[in-house]
Amino acid sequence: MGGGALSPAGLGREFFARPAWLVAPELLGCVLEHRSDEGVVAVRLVEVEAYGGGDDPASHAWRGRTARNAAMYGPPGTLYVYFVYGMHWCVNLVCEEEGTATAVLLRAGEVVAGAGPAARRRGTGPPRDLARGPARLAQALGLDGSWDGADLCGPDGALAIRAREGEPPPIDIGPRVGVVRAAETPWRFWISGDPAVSAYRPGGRAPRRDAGGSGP
DNA sequence: TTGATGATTCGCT
DNA sequence: GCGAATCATCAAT
Repeated sequence: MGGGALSPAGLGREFFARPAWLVAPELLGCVLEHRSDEGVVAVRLVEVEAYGGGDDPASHAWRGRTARNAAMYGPPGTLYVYFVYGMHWCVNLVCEEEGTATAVLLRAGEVVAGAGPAARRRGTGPPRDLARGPARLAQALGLDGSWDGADLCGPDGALAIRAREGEPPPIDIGPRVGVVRAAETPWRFWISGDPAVSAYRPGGRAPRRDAGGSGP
């Protein structure tokens, strides 16, 4: 990509028009930026997870299209924002062609600009925890349900994502956090050793019990 | 209409 | 380390 431009190129729709498990690792190191009246907040992505469509038991699209996951079926570059646990918002970026319903969950990032506005929204806490976790990341950026279905590649300039600069970061791969079904599918990607990566937590209330040998 | 669950976070012991 | 907070969504009745 020939680009000597002062500002890094934004990721186009073609970038997202590929399988989520392929897009996810390439999102690491990219910067998501939100401009609002509160100011500009930018987050460098350090942890993401890929989710498939109807054939991924862990995906919201597993049981087909509903009112909630409708945005997941939109064109690549669409935002899918959902409400969970009665109090938290999580942000996804839709991948592949329209109707496929695959997406990448933004799990954690490092606030590289606008730490002031971000901290004001988040409340007290260590700076490195500002966007450490999917709900924290959404809150730090000021994203909620009103952004569900928004177009990241569209004319609205309030939200934009910039390509990674420099060489690819070292990446680790592992199972997704907090999912019960397809718990072993290694579709979680993070930057090796980055302090802003969230802690791994196995699927909620179905810990597999192995015969013998639990604990030290 | 009712009941259970969830791609989480925070606070307390 | 463990449980509460808190409510939209979905499947079953």
